[in-house]
Amino acid sequence: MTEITKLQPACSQCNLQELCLPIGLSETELSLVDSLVDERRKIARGEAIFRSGDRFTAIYAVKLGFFKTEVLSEDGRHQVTSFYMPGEVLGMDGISAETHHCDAIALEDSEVCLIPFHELETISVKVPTMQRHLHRVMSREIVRDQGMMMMLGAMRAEERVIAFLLNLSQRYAARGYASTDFNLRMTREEIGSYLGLKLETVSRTFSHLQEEGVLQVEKKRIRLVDTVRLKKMLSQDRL
Amino acid sequence: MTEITKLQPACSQCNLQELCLPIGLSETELSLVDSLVDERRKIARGEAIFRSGDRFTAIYAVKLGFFKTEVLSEDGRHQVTSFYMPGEVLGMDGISAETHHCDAIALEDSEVCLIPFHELETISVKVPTMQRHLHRVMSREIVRDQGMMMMLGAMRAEERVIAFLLNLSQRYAARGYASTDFNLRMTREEIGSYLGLKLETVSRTFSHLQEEGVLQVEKKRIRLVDTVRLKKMLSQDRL
DNA sequence: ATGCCGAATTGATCAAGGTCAACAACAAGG
DNA sequence: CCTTGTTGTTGACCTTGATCAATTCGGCAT
Repeated sequence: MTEITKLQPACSQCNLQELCLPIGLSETELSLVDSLVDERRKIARGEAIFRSGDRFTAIYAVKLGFFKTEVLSEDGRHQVTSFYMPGEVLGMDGISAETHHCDAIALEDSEVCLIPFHELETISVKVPTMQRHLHRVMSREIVRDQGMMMMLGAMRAEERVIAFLLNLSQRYAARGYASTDFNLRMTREEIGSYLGLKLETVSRTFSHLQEEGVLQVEKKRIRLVDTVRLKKMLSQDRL
Repeated sequence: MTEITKLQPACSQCNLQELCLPIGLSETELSLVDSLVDERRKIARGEAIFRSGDRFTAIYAVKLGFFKTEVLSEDGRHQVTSFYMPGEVLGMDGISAETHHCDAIALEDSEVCLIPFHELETISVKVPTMQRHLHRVMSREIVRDQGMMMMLGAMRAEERVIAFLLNLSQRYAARGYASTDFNLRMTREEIGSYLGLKLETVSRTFSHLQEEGVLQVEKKRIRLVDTVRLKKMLSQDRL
């Protein structure tokens, strides 16, 4: 199911460029990057880019589609740790031990650009802008995880759901997609796992927010009706 | 309160070397590192190395003492996101936006080595081993955070407390300290914040584990009596 | 069509952990 | 010495979200 495509017009042509790459690369630097990212891979819905324990060789930029990452502990427990949309980079968990620590699974038919990591490190040496960019991307992941810990540790169910939706919305906005009207790519169960809640709680919270008139839910279709009030509900709630 | 010490015998002499630095550096490489890390800073208990919003200039290796990092959201909520002991590196949250996103506070009188980040990036270009090491350290932080999310999202109170204690124990062991008999540097409230629990719950759980006979608690003094059973309680609990 | 399966919704009940409160131990400072 | 503040322990009670269960809806294969 995993088809490999070479000879794509690479990064220099890609409309996600400003998300994946540092701004202000020279022509020569861009062509270096083009030679680095020479492979694109299609991942069918439900398939994994990599699984926990797989040898780490590359990081992946989402070109198209949607992914979740999931960690599993010794005793069958598992938890969704992130969702990734186009322009986002995943797989950096593998660097530390040359082995991935989570599964990365496509939530719909997707495409990723494969960035061989050791080559990336090599290029980083020649192109300092690239190195700094890499560090920023990794650091951003750390900051995001901290926010996530904050959410899991300090927020109640309703707040978590709101924070989740607002975060999605903001990321869609950043990509130029509709930010108040979108389709969820994941199930209630996956949302619940991500938020540390049960799927029933997620469902109930959606219903409740709809009754409140701040949200419209119809299956996977979400419409944020009153983002201002949603934001208020986030910050006021647990005063 | 924050006293600065120059002219210390630097990394090449430090007994934490193998925790902070990549193994197998040549003499010349080591001397490069020595020139990089030229400042040590004493931080008194309760003082911050940096605070949220501070401009990011360096990362810090704990030389001695104990730290917590804490994120605070717009609405006065705050949460402990990590504890750091000697040989561990903190501050990498600041890289992404050149600004720190959390407070780093000493839990006891401590000392850190200051590693100017841009200089570190410069040296990384010349010493690939150093670059790879940096990437690993950052990635390790990402993996650790994922584990934390797992804990916050999927474990019950007792499991979280056990996981916390076993993790401390294992880190002490790695440093050659007593791993089954140690003093907690943080309050019950800080533990609770870290684990997404209230301090009363932490206290009750300690008491309960003591009744079970797997643990001895006397104020801050912890003695792990039966680590084997503790590990079992972790994995079996929520079967 | 029909039947089946996965996803979602909703209700009833229950338990884990939060909240509130009283109190003990201990350190710091007058 | 007593006072005051911080930290920790324990109890009684309550709330949030989990659990269990019934039902619906839509897609897909036969």
